[in-house]
Amino acid sequence: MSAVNKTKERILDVSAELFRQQGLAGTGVKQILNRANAPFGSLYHHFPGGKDELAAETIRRAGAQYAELVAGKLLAGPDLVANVRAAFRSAGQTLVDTDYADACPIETVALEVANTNEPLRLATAEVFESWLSGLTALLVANDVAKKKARPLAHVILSALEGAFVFARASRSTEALDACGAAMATLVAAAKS
Amino acid sequence: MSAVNKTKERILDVSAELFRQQGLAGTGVKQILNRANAPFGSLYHHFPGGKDELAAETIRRAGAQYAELVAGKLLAGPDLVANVRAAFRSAGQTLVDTDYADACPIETVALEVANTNEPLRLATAEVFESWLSGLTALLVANDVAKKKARPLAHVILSALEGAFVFARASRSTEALDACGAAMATLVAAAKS
DNA sequence: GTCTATACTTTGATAGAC
DNA sequence: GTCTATCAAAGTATAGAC
Repeated sequence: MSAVNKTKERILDVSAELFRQQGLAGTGVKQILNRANAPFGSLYHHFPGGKDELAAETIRRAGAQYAELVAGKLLAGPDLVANVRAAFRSAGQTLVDTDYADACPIETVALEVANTNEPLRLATAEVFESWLSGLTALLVANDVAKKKARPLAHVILSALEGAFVFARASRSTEALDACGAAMATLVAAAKS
Repeated sequence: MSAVNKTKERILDVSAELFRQQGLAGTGVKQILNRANAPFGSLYHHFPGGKDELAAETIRRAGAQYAELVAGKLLAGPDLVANVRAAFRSAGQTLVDTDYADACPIETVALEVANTNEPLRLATAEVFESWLSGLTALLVANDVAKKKARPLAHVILSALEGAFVFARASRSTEALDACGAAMATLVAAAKS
């Protein structure tokens, strides 16, 4: 039971890593199990639904982990405006450190499945919605008017996701730097 | 020769459509040729380099076409601020009309190849850079200070690409609406 | 229950008939 | 030159040995 769960977690961790870098269609289950040092049959033992079930669980798990990671940066200091800027800078630093591989863990998959796999599309939508409501609440707690908070959360997260695309394609943090500064400005304006 | 080019263009058009909806790894060459009503061998006649060469040409072609499309919206009226808002609204309308399929033609592929296929990564980077320099020039021509123009172009395009991710995943234009309003505000502020 | 071997399908690519 | 038949490899999934 304990060994079982460790194997399952290892499979999920490797899945998240490969999906983020290569996408869903570009990653084979054999490749996942190989790198996780798990025998091939164990996939269907832990995930009777096969690749789709593994993908759904990976999306939800990676989404929750990333929410914690980003929320940690946004709560790091007392000044939310500075924290927003720092979160974008930290995301850029992570990209540089990982050869521009570790951006959003579900972005590639989300685009792949949006019109091809409805259950997985729903999984990505749920993750994004959880991020949105979390950031909206944080903005409200920092004196942003309730009516303005959710649109602003949408803009901040969209800028982050979009900057990831430019950053990974151009191997540069220029987009993340520009967005970090602009989002800090928008948050500051929304607080007054 | 004329028939040859028509076949080639049909293949490229179908490729662009399928890559945008399913990504690169999720689209088979047989599926492309099938839908383009082209015999299988013709792929390797027109694209000796196989799928990769087809993908590179598709990226550059679709990127140029999309630049024209968006530039058309941004130049539609005399007021750039209004045009920016209209461009985001138009993108949302296109998504609704196409069942949330037609967003950015190269975004999914760009994320897929960023760490897996260096020639294709470069192709996406070149397209993005062309969009950036085009929008930067447009901002400068509309009284945005030269130093501020390129970062602002980065923010606008990042917001658009990021909003596409949220829109397609959640099947809602909420992110595009929020980003359109915010970007219009940023452009207005940069002009003063 | 863990794992190996295999079945079946689809992939990208090529050879050669016409 | 156009197109068909086929290849080797990789894809997911399953059956069954232990």
